[in-house]
Amino acid sequence: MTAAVRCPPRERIIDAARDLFRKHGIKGIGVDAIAEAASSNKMTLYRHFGSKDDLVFVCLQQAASEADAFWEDIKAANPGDARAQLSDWVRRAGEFVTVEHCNCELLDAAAQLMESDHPARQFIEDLRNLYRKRLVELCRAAGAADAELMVDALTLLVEGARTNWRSAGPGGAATRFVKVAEMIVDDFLE
Amino acid sequence: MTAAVRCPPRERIIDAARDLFRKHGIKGIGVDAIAEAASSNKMTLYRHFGSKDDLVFVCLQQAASEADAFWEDIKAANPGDARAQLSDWVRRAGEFVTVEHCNCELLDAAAQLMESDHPARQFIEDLRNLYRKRLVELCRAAGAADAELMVDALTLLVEGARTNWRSAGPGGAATRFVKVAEMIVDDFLE
DNA sequence: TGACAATGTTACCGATCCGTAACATTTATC
DNA sequence: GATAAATGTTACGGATCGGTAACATTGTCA
Repeated sequence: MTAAVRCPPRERIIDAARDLFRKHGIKGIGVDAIAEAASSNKMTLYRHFGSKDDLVFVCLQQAASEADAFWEDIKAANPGDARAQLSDWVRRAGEFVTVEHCNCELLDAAAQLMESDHPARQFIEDLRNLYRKRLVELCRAAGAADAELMVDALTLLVEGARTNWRSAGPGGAATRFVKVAEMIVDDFLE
Repeated sequence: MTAAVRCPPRERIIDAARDLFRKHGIKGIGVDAIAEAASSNKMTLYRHFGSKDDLVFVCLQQAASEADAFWEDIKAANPGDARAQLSDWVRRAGEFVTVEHCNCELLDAAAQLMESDHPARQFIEDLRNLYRKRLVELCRAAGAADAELMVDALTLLVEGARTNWRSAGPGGAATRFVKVAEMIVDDFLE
């Protein structure tokens, strides 16, 4: 389903795992279901990934590298224009946040397994800091007086939109994230 | 621990359940642990509440009635002054959101069991609409031109703060929720 | 074709968890 | 103190889940 059947099982398993983690949560899906969705089986899953936690970690690493590409896209699409990059970030974040098949695994994973001592904790923590640093620099480059507080606002909005979308769906406040975020951006830049 | 040992087991169980649901999530704690924390046992738990889902439902009902009291407090503390009530709402929401022993069970529960067909789904949905309606009216009374969008912003901020606090802790953006929210309020009211 | 690696299949273990049965104990009420 | 209700204790059933063992099958390369 998720991946073409004719690629190595390792990739099929990762794709299926990411899809199912997004849909049901990390603790909400079992390794059997992942293996089956990947048109594979539990044994080959455990031969490639020593444990479910390791599989989660690999999935997050892949999501992180895609997030890097996401960031590079924004810079490439609006070269030298920090303000335009910021607007583009808001627009793309809004797309990701309100789409079922979205790329917010990092946010979700953070909320799901931060309370336990998961091997991916430090990885997520580092990513969180990296993303914040990037966004602060972008806001500063766009002329924000208080870039730190601006990033606080954007962070809360995007995390809230993600949560709200999951629980309230298309009728909730998450669908107005872009509108709200653009307003906040304008407010901070003038 | 949670409640005085000398009150009926039903209350002790509810208190313990709410405490443990907050700390570990609804799916993250078992009925045995709840019964033990209540200085009771699983049998009396199941004699008072037919199932774990029913217990969850009762806990949410109790949290909802406390939320009503929270709302009444705000109105009583700032009689007739919608603007002051709004500031008070922001301040108190900030307290709730960034405290370990907080009253955001409704938000958390919504995020945790909205993806399944839980008996409390409709209850939470109705509460969500009620709280939104109240907040919209308050924003309108305070003079907001676009009260709906203002409530969208506040909703995303408070849900984001709740999520961020759980995953990022005291060092995260959630600790600046009040600052951000006050700024948004000012921005919408002028 | 032969040999070896990768993958698939089945079955199982141990732990956890929701829920119940049967029986013992305490508490309250008359 | 007797009676009945509420509560506590132990054990168990059924289901799910992470993880492993043993063996069969397929694919690859010489």
